[in-house]
Amino acid sequence: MAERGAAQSSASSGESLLFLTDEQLRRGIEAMFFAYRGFTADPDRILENYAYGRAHHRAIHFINRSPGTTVNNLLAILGVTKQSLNRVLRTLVEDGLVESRVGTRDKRERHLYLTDQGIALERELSEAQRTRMRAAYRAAGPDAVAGFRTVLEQMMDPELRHHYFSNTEGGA
Amino acid sequence: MAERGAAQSSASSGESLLFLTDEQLRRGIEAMFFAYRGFTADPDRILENYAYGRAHHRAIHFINRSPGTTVNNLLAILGVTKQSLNRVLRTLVEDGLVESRVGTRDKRERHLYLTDQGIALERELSEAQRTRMRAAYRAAGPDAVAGFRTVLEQMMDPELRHHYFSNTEGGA
DNA sequence: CTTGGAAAGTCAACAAGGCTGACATAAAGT
DNA sequence: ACTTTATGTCAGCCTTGTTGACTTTCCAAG
Repeated sequence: MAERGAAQSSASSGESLLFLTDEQLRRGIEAMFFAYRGFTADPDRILENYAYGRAHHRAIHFINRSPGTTVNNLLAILGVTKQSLNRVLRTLVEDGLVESRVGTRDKRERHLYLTDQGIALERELSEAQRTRMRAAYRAAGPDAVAGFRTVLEQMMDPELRHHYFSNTEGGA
Repeated sequence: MAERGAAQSSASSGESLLFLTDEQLRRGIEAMFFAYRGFTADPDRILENYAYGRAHHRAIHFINRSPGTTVNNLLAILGVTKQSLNRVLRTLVEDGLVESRVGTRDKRERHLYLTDQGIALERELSEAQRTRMRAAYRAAGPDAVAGFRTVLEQMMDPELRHHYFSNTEGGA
């Protein structure tokens, strides 16, 4: 499936065996833009009620996914500066949604956990997001979903892909 | 709430009839997050050289896509306030990348066009983005690409979907 | 034990790009 | 004539990103 031709610009070659025309690619690009907006719309609406933003959502999501993760881990996943993350984390700790425990093995590290309140907000946010995703998956069908995931994973930076999608494929 | 138990958390049944487990959905959600970051990474790097941001990129993209579009059209597509868009548009006009022509039929409207310089930057940006998209498409294969597009379109807000993807399916 | 350096936190300043509100102008519609 | 629409602009605010400088804590190597 790799030898899909050279995908040259626009209509230079009439080969319609190609599906990688600039027009097709442009549609994919716009689809990403609009879909991402839809994807974040529901959580954004909820977050307004709590005076939080997307940055808080991301922190909550990944702490929920990996309870006990360290600040440095989170930094690597989120790809922001520690100052930026710290600002978000501080408010979440102050508000009692996240607990920061000093490490036992290495006391410099802080291990992050959601409190019951944090878990509640995570549920609310992810449930909204899953609902939309579920609807899209249902409407598109299983084959489309597989393709969706495949392309998305190929679109990420390779390092990240290996890190997060190499050993998680066992399930299902 | 709404114990999504219906979705049989994790891999309870080997039957792949079900593909809507919370775990599957979570993976899709994270894939969207990471893929979007990859998707914007290349243009972002280029934009730094010009002291522009994503907002400029979006304006340039949609003006290129629909030359002569009005400010109001752009506002509707981008989903931002006119003040926000105006700030971006002003710098692009000042810098000679976008031309704003008073409408002939309705002189209140401004019709937007990319200048040669604007076209050049658009090419640079979209070429970078297409390159990544093309690579992902090639690695994933045609069937995956179809599924990718289908799911993304389902994930957008319905109104937008109808507006932008109903009559553009003719090609290919 | 001392010291180097990593991990974490903090303060300050700044920028992009969202937002609201208020207001101005020209042109179109009624 | 009056209202509405399209656009532009000023001012101010917020979130979330950035850099730089600095401190505290603490593991580990000398």
